[in-house]
Amino acid sequence: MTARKPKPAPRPPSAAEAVPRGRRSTINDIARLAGVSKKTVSRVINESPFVRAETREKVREIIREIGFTPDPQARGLAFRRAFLIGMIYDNPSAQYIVNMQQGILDAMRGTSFELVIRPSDRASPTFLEDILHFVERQKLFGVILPPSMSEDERLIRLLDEIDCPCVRIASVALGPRETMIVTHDHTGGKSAARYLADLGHRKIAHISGPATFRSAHERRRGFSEGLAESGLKLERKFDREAGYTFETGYAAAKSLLAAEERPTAIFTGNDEMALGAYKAAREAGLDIPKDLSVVGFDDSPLAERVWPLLTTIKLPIRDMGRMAAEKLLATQKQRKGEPAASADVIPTLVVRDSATKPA
Amino acid sequence: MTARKPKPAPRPPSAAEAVPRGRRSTINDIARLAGVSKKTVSRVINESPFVRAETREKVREIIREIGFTPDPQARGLAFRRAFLIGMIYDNPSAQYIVNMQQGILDAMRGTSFELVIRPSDRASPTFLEDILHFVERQKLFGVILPPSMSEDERLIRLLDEIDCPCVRIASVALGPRETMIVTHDHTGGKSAARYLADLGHRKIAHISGPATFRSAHERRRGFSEGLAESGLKLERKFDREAGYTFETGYAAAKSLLAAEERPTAIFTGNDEMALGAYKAAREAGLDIPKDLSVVGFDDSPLAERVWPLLTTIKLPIRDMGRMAAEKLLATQKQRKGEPAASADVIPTLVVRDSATKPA
DNA sequence: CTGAAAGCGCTTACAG
DNA sequence: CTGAAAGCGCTTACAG
Repeated sequence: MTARKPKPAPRPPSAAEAVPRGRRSTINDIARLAGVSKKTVSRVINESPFVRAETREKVREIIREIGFTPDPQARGLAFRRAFLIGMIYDNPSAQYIVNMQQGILDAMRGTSFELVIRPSDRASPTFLEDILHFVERQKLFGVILPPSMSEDERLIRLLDEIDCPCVRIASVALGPRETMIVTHDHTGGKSAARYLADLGHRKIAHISGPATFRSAHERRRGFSEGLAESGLKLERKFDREAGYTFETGYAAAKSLLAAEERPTAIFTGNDEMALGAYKAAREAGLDIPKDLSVVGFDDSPLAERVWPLLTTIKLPIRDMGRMAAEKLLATQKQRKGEPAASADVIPTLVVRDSATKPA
Repeated sequence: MTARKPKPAPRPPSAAEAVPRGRRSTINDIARLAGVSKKTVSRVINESPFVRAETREKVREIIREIGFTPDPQARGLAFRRAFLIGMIYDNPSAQYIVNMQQGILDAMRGTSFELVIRPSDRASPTFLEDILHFVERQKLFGVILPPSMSEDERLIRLLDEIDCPCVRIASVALGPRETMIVTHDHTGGKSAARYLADLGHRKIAHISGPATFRSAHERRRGFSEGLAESGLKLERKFDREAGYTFETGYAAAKSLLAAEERPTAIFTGNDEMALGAYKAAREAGLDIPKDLSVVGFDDSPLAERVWPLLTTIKLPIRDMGRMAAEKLLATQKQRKGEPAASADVIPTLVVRDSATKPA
């Protein structure tokens, strides 16, 4: 038996050294070091008010010194709820998704929560079943639903039944304020109408998103109202429904530009479709903005990559993600009468080069 | 006391009914129903060979009937490892990120793993520390690293030290085959060179990505080699380094086009920079492709949105994500001599409208 | 305000 | 091939 190497000369002992190396420290280590029970440590971690201030401070001190963080898995098992937040989405725009993920993560920074993502297809026959399994198996703390997931009432009902908190992001208030981020797309549509009307356009067309998206309806409604304010009307022949995609936007614009009476301006329900309109205009030999003004919606990065730079309506997507996550996290510690976090966001016009006075 | 409602007429009893409703069934329910110990159920779940075939079948039958899935949290706690896979990234392209996430999720479908995402900044002073906390606290099963995370040797070393499996996606083999998806960007660069040389171009420029990205180097190297095959050379005056962004691509192209001797074609290290070249060409009054041919790299969705449609080199990003996740999952059950999954991906030329014969 | 016991739903040694 | 005991790292009742 070789004798153990003698320990190096003793340095002043610190709590950090009292924990075996190579093993993550646990609540038991903290309890031992602080001379309290693990239950008390647990109380400190969970911010229970039933701990003497002095005790709490001592425990906190040790926790800080050791750099202890409770194991989310063990905590979750005992809580019967995981420290995971799900994002369930079907939005086709990659930039939208990534920005929103960023925003959600902004809000989660410093917490012990993590983000689990779940692209899903509402049209799948096993859609609800899949979500059910996902949420139940992972015991998600809650979920965030951007459009059009946020508009699926079957989904909302399901989540409600299994008691899974959710925050919905949608163009109008579809539920109670504590569970909604409202983006007021209607206002954005109105801005677009005002802008084009003020430039002097009279023959103004609209290419809207699919009827299955609430936002498509809201943008169109706001646009109509905005025109009305200027004594204009969204005429039937200038009113097209498309699918929020480049191809459908192109097709709709093409048919608009091929008609006897051509619009001098088009407002599209999103930027993708605006680029479709670019293509149709080019093919028709029309110059943007000289012969045709175009205004989009979203302010996707595309808007600054194309020529001419696209004038569009911007939604602060990252902020929306952050706000949604904040709301979700707030549901756990809804302190006495603390007012619910802000729930509203307003789209704003970003003027670039794709719209001007009519010829 | 009101009497309980009499039970409806008894139906043939099934295992499903033997489990209390409103509570998720556990391994104990299965054990009881199958008349075995929970340990045996656990063996079946974990595909241990030490279970009699008959016993295994019986247990499986019950599991199927009940629709039981083990609690990943409890399993993780006992395993000392979570059923979570992390994706750590800093790639600025949203489409790249979303596609790769999709691919990873493709591979995870049907498993009990979930994907946790982590955008990170390699330049942050707390970068390594943050990752360390993230991986250790969540006890991640493993991580997937796209470029340029995959190229960070400090990160690789750290993950190795804490025993966290990782799969790296990179343009060249930076580590053992079981831990790599190799994208051979070099080959893509070569294709671009061949294509432009075959069209008859002789004055061909390159705008590369930043030196901090291995892919930038590889694409440039392949391009150089491809030119050499046609007896051409990447001349110094036609060789520019930029930053993989629209703005830096624009600036580089502008300087190329302002020079005394102008190139007739430009190969850019990615699509973003190609669009920068579009802008520079437009400003210089040059028509693409008549006066200037442009070839990009990535085949981002932008490539089909702009005009003219961008000829570019495509990487199957979603497949790469899927392959990486498959590799990571394979590390757990690397059966006897089972050959490691394929690790290679080849970029391919997608011909559209932005390149043609020189004038 | 504080703690000892039991439990969350699994798996890892250890026996047999 | 199978099982009873102990444990993963926390929290929830329940006492005091």
